[in-house]
Amino acid sequence: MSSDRGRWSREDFASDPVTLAQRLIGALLVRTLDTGERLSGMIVETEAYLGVEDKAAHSFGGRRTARTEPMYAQPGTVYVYFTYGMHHCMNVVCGAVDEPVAVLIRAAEPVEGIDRIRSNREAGKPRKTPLKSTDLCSGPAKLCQGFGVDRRLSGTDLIDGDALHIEHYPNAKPALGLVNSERIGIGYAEEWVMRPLRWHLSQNRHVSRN
DNA sequence: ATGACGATTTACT
DNA sequence: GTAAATCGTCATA
Repeated sequence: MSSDRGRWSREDFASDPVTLAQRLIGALLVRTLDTGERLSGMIVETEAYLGVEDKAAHSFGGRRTARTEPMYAQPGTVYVYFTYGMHHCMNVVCGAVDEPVAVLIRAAEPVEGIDRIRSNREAGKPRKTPLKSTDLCSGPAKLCQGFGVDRRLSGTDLIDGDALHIEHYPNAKPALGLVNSERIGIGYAEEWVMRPLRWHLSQNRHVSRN
């Protein structure tokens, strides 16, 4: 179809989180605001969360609560959580129904609606110097703030939903390659701390760190 | 009802 | 590099 601009379908999300985390790099994350305004960014950094066995995952041990419920839904579901009393982070649920695995979207390079993304990021914080363009979405909570994503979007669907979806992004720069490393901010996860489940686009300045 | 703790970011020394 | 911000979530009781 021509009208869906290469929008990802259900089966595109049905893979395991390790595969999806790598596949999402270079894809376009699209946020459609209630006003119809379109914001987008090329995903440059992701992390895989492997579910009940993964001590870093919110679904570790099969934990199933109102918060984590979207992780048990069908692939292509959005899971947004609130943390540190002030930040939101966004995940793409994958795998099969009742298998609570997901990919955390950690950073993106803004493509469309950059002015809006910037104003979302600078809202309520009068600053002396404008935010650097590479700081707009260079972290999971920065990305959510810039794209206007919060818990209200948790449980929504990337295939049928209006607010968020993923598109193939033909304009993605020639891939310089993926760097695979340890996940960030999960020091409590014991033997899972060292597992290389983070991927980011090599030589890209919009990643949260190198 | 209560206490401990974040899949982070930012400002400051 | 260090530390504060800030409150929903979850386990314990």
